[in-house]
Amino acid sequence: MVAFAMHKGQLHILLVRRGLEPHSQSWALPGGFVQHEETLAAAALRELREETSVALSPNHLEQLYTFGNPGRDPRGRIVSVAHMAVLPHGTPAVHAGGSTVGAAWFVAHDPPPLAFDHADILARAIRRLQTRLEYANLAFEFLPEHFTLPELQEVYEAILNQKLDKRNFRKRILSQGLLEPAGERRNGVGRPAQVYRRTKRVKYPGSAL
Amino acid sequence: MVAFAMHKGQLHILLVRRGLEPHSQSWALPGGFVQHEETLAAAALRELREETSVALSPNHLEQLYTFGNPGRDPRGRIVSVAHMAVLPHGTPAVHAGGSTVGAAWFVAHDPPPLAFDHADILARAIRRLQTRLEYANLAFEFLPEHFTLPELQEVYEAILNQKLDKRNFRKRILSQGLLEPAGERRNGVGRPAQVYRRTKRVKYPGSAL
DNA sequence: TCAAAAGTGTTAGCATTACACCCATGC
DNA sequence: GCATGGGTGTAATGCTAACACTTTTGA
Repeated sequence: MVAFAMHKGQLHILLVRRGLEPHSQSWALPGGFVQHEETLAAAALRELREETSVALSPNHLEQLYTFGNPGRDPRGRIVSVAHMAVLPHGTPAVHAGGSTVGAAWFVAHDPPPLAFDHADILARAIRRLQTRLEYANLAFEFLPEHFTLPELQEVYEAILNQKLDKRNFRKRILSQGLLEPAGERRNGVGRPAQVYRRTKRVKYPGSAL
Repeated sequence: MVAFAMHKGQLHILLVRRGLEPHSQSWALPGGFVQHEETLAAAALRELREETSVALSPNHLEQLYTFGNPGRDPRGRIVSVAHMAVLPHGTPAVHAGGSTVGAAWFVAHDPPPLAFDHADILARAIRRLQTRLEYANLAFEFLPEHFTLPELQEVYEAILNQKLDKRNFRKRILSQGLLEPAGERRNGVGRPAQVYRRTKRVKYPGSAL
């Protein structure tokens, strides 16, 4: 499971530190084996919760890709059905569970060395997130119910890893007609920002939720 | 495996008739179990060849999606990593092999009732093919080395299941600069068509070939 | 009054769409 | 000479990208 969240303007992912061989003490994506009467998505979510103790429900969950090359795991032929999830805003405290000895948030674009082929999985998840952003409005899933346009733009910039033009961004977002004003907010110094919320929440059809 | 090919201006898929329970005598997508030292894509390709006797190598092969809901197969928990392939032009004769009792081509947009959840798999494959067409130039993979623009347009129309404007289509394709003239062709009555071939074959990065 | 953050319009270039007639051949 | 299929251009519209200054607040 590649679990994404936004924190301080940066895209983060949730990793666990392995306690067992192979790759003991390495960082890895949380995951494990499917049980007999659960869906693949439910298994990914259960393993995420067991190994990292995150209590949050993701705002988005979708299957990413299946990695099954022989030799990707020294224990034998292991086929991993990778999923990706978008967690609500913020990076809450996490702690190890199950067979792991650590759990922590990392900046997605600058991860530590990862066990197995998990770096490939992460790279594919980031690419998918970037393309989904365009036509599935995934950015909203990273924010709380009320947010400002600069906050939304920050999400886009963190995921795409590039700066966007403020005026064009606002024009594009507001022309979609999915937002309605919901007050103002003062963030210390500077002019107060208009607060928005989504008018209707249209679920992306590929979502597993 | 969802194996696509183009024949007489229609998008076709290759199906097998099951000889064993469950769903004996039903039409189904070709497929089977992965062997220990082969990749997932190689397994899909091997099963396609064993069950349908197609000798052709696909021009494109990619992983589609993994179907693993409990209950999708009455024999137990079966997880299927669906793939899709584009075969070269035409629908060569096929015949049953392995445990199947039939193999045949069907029009993709009008399939017979399918075993298991294979109708879902087919629907997803067609959707994927339609979106890939746009940014991966997959249409060329359905045609022989030399082809005419009306033939290429026919591929687009069969996959998208809609008519396209001839002038706009030609403008769009030729402006990509991927084609070079390669003679003319007379097809019986009517003005001869300009024949083209690709200048460079740029593989789509998601391809498993 | 200064620094910080939010907000606001216009223009040029490019891509997309709609649309109707002439051309070359076989019979 | 006529039926068949191949080939061609233009105008309107919408979308994208580039670009700089004003407004509102706290300190």
